Amino acid sequence: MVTIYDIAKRADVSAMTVSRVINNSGRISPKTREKVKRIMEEMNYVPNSTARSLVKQETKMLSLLITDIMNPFFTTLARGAEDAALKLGYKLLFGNSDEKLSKEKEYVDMVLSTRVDGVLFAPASDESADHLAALQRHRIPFVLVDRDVPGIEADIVVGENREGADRLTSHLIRLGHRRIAIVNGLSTVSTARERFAGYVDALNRNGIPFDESLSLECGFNRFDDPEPLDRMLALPDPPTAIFAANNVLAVGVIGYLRDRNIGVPDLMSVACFEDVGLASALDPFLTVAMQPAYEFGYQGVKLLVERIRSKDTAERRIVRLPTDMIVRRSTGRPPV
Amino acid sequence: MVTIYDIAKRADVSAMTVSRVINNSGRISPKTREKVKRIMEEMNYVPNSTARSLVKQETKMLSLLITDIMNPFFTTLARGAEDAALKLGYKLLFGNSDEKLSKEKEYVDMVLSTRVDGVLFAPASDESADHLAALQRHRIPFVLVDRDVPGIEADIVVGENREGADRLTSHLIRLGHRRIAIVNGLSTVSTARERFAGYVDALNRNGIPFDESLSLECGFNRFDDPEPLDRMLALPDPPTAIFAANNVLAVGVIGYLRDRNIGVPDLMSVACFEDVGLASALDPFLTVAMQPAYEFGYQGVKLLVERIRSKDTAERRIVRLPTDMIVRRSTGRPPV
DNA sequence: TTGTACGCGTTATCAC
DNA sequence: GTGATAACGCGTACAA
Repeated sequence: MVTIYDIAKRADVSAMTVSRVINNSGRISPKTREKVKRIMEEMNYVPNSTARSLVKQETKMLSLLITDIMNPFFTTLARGAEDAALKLGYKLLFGNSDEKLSKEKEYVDMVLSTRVDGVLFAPASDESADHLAALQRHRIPFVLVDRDVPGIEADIVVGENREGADRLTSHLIRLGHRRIAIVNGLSTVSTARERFAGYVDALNRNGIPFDESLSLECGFNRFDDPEPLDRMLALPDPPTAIFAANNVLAVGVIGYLRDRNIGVPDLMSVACFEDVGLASALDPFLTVAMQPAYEFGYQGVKLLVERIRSKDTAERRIVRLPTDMIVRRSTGRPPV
Repeated sequence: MVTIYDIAKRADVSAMTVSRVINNSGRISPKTREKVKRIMEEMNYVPNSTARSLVKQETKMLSLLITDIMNPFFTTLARGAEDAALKLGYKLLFGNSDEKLSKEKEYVDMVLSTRVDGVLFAPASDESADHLAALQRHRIPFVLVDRDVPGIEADIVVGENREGADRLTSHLIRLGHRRIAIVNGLSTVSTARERFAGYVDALNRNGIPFDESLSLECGFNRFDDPEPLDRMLALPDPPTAIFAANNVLAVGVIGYLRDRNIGVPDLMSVACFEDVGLASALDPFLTVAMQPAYEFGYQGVKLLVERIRSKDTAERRIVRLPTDMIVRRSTGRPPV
């Protein structure tokens, strides 16, 4: 591998001079600068950022941890994060926890030893607190995205979960629904709790009592257990609408309904949080509370880099991104 | 930061002994091993992989470059790549070229200076050859995925592009279509060329002459110019079916048709390469030639790591992954 | 079983 | 303007 010394020898200068040319630091005569540059070209020299990281105590690498790489919300977020990172001079190390604490822990260990300069972190659940505490112990700056974690003081980019859920539920109520089910993520995840709260807000405001038997929880990354929904639909007074707490659950629910020949929206209205990527362009079907996923990533990295630069001095910052309700064909009046 | 020396001092041994404990190398008395381990725990020691990389001349990092991070095909591929990398003890550095050579070049430069151990590379086009040559000059092993590049000898994971396109087109012909258009990617991309060849194969075998006026090219990552399609549909003998060379183009085309009230499949059949992610679960609509995207990534990383381990000794390997045609509702008999 | 000396490629510091 | 030297944190080779 060609090193800074190889260049120095050929250019008949010291390694230090070469370093100064590379980094545009210090004063150098135009003549030697040109000469060194030419030789670097000739020898295809590329600085070794590993060595540089070692001495500078910074890697210029950021890490992004998401919980579901198959979910368009998170991939779009990743895209925003990458754009911001590149623009600010960082590389992005990429991780996917699948909502599993064990995978998340492995990833945190890796991140620690890689000495990334910061982490954009979408926690699997409240129990991620241990992992975040580990980052804090090691003074690795991080910013939370999408999900909050009780007990962890950190910069964060979040959506209007409560408001969005409220709006979606209110929309269903306006259409005439009174029996509205919620298919939620696990209550150990902040977004699930907030969306639940918004759902209840809307019910309360409209004088509809919350009915425990219309509430159901499962992992945000897969709708895998149809049995609770079976029970719900077998109720004497079954729901006429379902609020799914994210896109993946909505798609799961609609697949479930299709299998049972329950037409949407004729027999059942469905609304959800987050759009479904390409799908919505194919057939704009789902009524959704859309979040600016790209901005989640972009703003998150921006916050993170500012945090890195300001060290611990700056105070905690919370960026709250708006949610847009988009009404489409999956919601309609209840069957008569 | 706590270093190997801090541990050594506290444990009253040399740094070397600590290193041996960390790496399970050499013989160490159980007593000192335990003692060192305990102290590492106490002090929250995490080895600095930057320093380790510098001396071992390997980073245990792989890099994945894809062309469209919003495309479910590539994100699923990324997921497979990440799983394989983790399993084999590597981290994954993540990059997205947006099909742009300029972004690809920046990314290659970054990869070079980061000294990753290898790159899983989905090239933007044939012109990526320069970038790949740069990797070769610097002896960075790489494996191509999805797309081939003429003139570059490298391990590669590809799909059955020609066969898949042939099958899709044949399916349309069997349904009775004779005027079948192709909305293709740019012919500077190998997959576009191969899918075109498969399309023509099917036409020829069935005695249908290839008609230049039914052929159209645009970037694989966005269907952005409706004008050529306008012209095509204004033809005296317009197409009754469209073969879109990937999922993004298919979605674009269907959106276009919807805007003009051209019903699919009643007035126009549409078939395409690659599935559309969540969308297809929502409403299994598109007839597609589905590729095992996850396997693309998984096998790609596996090949890459084998290549890294065998250095230059092993011969070139080509992994060809099967394509499944899935017939759904977007294709039907031509209008009478 | 454990330790010493050195090198990995770069930059910071200080001297000239 | 430019250079010599030390240091970043760790592993290898060799010695004890």
